[in-house]
Amino acid sequence: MSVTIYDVAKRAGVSMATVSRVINGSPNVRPTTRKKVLKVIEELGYRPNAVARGLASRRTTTIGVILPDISSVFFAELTRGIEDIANMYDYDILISSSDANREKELSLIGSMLERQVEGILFLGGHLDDAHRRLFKTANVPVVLVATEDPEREFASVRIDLGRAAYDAVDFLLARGNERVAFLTYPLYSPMARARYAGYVEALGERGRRVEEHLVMETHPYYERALKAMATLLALPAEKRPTAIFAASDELAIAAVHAVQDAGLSVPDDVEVVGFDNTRIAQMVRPMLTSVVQPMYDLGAVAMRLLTKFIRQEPVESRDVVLPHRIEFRASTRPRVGTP
Amino acid sequence: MSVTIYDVAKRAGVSMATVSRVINGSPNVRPTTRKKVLKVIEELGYRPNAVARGLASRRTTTIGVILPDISSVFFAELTRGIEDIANMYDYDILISSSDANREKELSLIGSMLERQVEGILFLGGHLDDAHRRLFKTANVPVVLVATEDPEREFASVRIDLGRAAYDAVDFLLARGNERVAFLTYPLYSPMARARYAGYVEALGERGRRVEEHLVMETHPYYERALKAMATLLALPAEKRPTAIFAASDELAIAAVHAVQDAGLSVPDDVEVVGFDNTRIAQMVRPMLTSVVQPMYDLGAVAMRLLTKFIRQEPVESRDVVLPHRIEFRASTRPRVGTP
DNA sequence: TTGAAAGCGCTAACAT
DNA sequence: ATGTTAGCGCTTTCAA
Repeated sequence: MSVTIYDVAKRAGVSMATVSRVINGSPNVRPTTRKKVLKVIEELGYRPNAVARGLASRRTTTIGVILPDISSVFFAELTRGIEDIANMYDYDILISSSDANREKELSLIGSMLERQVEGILFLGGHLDDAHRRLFKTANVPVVLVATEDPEREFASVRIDLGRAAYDAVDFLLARGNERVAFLTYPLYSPMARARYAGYVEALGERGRRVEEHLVMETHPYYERALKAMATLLALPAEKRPTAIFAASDELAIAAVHAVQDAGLSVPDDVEVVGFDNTRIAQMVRPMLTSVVQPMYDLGAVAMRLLTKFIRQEPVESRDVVLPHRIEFRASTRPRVGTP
Repeated sequence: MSVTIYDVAKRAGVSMATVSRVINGSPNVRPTTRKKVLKVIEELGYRPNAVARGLASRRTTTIGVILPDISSVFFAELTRGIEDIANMYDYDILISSSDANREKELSLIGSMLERQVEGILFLGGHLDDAHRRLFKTANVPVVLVATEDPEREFASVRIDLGRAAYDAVDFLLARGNERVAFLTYPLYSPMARARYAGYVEALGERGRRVEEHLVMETHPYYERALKAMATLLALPAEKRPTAIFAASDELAIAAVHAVQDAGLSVPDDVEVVGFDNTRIAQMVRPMLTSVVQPMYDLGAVAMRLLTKFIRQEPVESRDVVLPHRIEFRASTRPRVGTP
């Protein structure tokens, strides 16, 4: 079998407790003793068993991350923020994709709790009562990240999606756009609905009504969106949108290309605004104006908040709303008074 | 404290061993007993402690994944392949980004071994003797994924990068391109060097020499690549490349845009071939011809291979080379004899 | 089919 | 500064 703390103790002529102290950097060890123990550890190639330590100490230094899909640029970037902070605080992260599937989410939460994670980060989903119940019986802290929870029951880090969408649409309306379309992935997603709410509000604020045919609900991927847009652009000029607010950058890029394919110009004939400001926003021509969602920061701040809960440090706010803004690029016409 | 197997046993009037059997689905339990135990488990909201189980059984059902950067599309997609298969076999995954930093890699490997992972997947790095030593003393299986290990000492799943690059460059040469440039991220990366080797070989095979100025070593990101390309395209027409082979899709997109910015046409003046065939390859105009690296499959196959090692199942090959191919799109001119 | 008991490798009082 | 000794919550022989 492999080398244990006991083997080290015996060989070094000290007790297990002393070896444990050395491993854990306790100051209560005479330097000569420490040196001796360290030497034996080296010789034997001893490696502490974190599982045994976790059982004895009830601290696993592990946190669980549940997200819809690790292969999505948005969540991958967010995860990187989580990771970097987790690293700073010496936590490892257990990651699982849920495909935004409720049953899978619930089973993942259960599995993470069995693994004695010290905290859970739940990303981008939709909470129902089962989630809430599980989280409440968890007796480890939970932080929602980029997740819409109308109840505001759990600690959460997010941007104000509705407000962000409002700002984008209002910007488009303010500059005289007659018909602003909303290109979105399915509205059963709470994240899509939050954006939609902002869209509706912005229109209402200016005395406009939502025109059914301008709300294009499609799939989250480029190909499908491209086709959906083609239909929309085939309309006669007086019904065709003059601007498009897309729920993601990928959708926005599809919009740009669809407009171009229709022989029209972005931004002269149709303006386009994306969402998230992912790397790809700069990789299209014209480059995309996009609502910035600070993905890395969302992850980093959430993880930091979680460490505070774990260490029982005081927390200013349990509902952290990060600022959003619009990054203006060439898919919208230059703003007045802005070079 | 939380409820343990002992509490369940007492309440159900059976021994801990019986409860353990029920939890683990052992067939040697009378149905009535099982039912009784299950009922108590339900009542008490008992949740098995996976850490204790791991210590007692020496099986953690956890595997460690070390990769350069989870926020990279390439590795995120690959990770999804790993996850799905891990899931099928009931493993959870511990993920850590190394930033391709040697020290970080080594410390991560150590940390994963301390955590008693049952196997390690090492992605996209470069192995030196320290890695090898660690892996050899690990006594858990290790599989390299999309990693260049000239020694071929460890089990590995990859594509033949050199050959893939060769194929791409040869394709460009075969259709009469006078000057094929290689646009790459830094050549200290083994993955870049492997592609470079293929580039050199393809040129050599056709009696061409590598022209220094056509090898553009830049950073892996769009912005930097765009600038690098601008320099290259500012050359007089007779020195300017007629085709560009890029080490990634992101670089290829930068190449496309740089060509267009220079007032030239892709593919009429300059053909462009990308690498990896990520989602974004289809999100540029013209759409990118790209060397397909089956990211998801690399991950899935590697994870499957790892389970075989863990379960000591027979393995056909320890060095799995997945097929590559070129996806032809509009950034290269139509091929002769192809509609 | 069930139970008793000995660990798994470590930490954490408590003593000394 | 160091040692002794119980556990941590489970699995796993071995017996019955």
